[in-house]
Amino acid sequence: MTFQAPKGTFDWLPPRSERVLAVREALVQPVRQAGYGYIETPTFEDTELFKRGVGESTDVVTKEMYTFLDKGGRSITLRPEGTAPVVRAVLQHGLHNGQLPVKLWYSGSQFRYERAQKGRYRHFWQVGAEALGAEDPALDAELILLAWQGYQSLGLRRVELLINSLGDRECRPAYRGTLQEFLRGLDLDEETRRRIEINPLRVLDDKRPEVQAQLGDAPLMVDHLCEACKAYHEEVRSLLAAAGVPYTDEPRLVRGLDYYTRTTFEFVHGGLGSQSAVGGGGRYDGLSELIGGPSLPSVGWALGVDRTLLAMEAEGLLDDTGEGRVAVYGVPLGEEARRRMFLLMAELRRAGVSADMAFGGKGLKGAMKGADRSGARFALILGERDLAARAVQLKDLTTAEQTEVPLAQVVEIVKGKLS
RNA sequence: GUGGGCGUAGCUCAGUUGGCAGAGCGCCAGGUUGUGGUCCUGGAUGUCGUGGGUUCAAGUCCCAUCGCUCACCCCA
Repeated sequence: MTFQAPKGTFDWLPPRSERVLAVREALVQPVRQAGYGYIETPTFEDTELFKRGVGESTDVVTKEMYTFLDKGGRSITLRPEGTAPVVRAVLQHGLHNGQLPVKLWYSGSQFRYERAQKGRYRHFWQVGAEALGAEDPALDAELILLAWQGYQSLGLRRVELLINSLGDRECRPAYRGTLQEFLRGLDLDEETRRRIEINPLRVLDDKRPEVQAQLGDAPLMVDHLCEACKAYHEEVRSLLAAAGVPYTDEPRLVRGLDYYTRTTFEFVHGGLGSQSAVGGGGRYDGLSELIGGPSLPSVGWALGVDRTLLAMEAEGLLDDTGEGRVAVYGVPLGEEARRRMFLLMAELRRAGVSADMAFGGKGLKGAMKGADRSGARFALILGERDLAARAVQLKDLTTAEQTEVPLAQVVEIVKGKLS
């Protein structure tokens, strides 16, 4: 082997790659049905967008970004997440000057420079949805419900929804101080102590047992929410309950991006190895202002496409890759037959019948083998004898029954048999 | 960035106290000169990750290095 995919990346190959398309399609379908419009933004952005948007204190920005200088000396970063670019595009094009909320969805690659492990790669795929410019608990609940429906439609049964509220600029600062005071009294390593000063909430999310053991009495945001945040959170929870979406309150859920306020949530699954989140999101009322825009209270999520596939695999939903690639397979014998078969394939496809044929001058036996492996229902065998008779042999590969049909009618006949 | 495990055929892997490079699956061909799957027979494919060392002799032992993988951390 001369080259391989860069560290931390991988290729999607058939037949699994087809499932990736299906997963994206399924996750997106509910969102489209709810009036979200498709947006595509560049794969790379001005580095500053992520520094300001995602937050200087986050791991994503401090150590996980693919950043480089382009030939014009600009600092460019491959997007590590999709929300900041969407907000940037909305502001740039003034989409928020129309009716609110602006509802958008996207699907694409994200990049983070991390040590790869199961479910975590340097290049990964997300489907995302964002609703910008409205502060309404029903919008938070709608998004959560749409994601939930996406997972359900894929047959996933072991996806769990965790929710929390991170408060807002009214109540979070005071809580933050209280939490810092508590954390400073604990026995923690140096890096974690540093984190107490920069982003104390994330210490709560530390999964190391020696850290968790000390957090039993830690003050929680839920107990320090202001009246407005409390009411908002209650309403989101009540709407979810009314819609029949099961959820678990997780007061330690913090998430790693700085822009989240109030509602945060994560969809977790136990089948991904040590990674558990298959999707997550929350409200980000301050993000627009962080990157120079007006107040634009918004909520959104991103669902990991490759992680969703792992979850499906863990639930045994990927097993039968059964269906054939094509419905009909052409077996030409000789030069003249190959030319005619080439045209016949085109006719079949034009008529809406998927078709493939044997290439490379294979003998009959080899070509029939190809027919078998293609998963085709029918083989069309065409040799000199058939050409002379202006006919083709139509073989049903499931019953081995073979009939001769006129070349002029084969497309119609095959179409009829397949319907 | 830190730690564990693993690198042998296209794939999954065996290879004993150091002694001729192996199996299964897949692929190709034939059994059947115009018929697939099942079956039978035969065939091809290896810088044993790479470099160095020890030894009469290294896939096997030692050192280094690269890669993969799992986990920590973090997140989708």
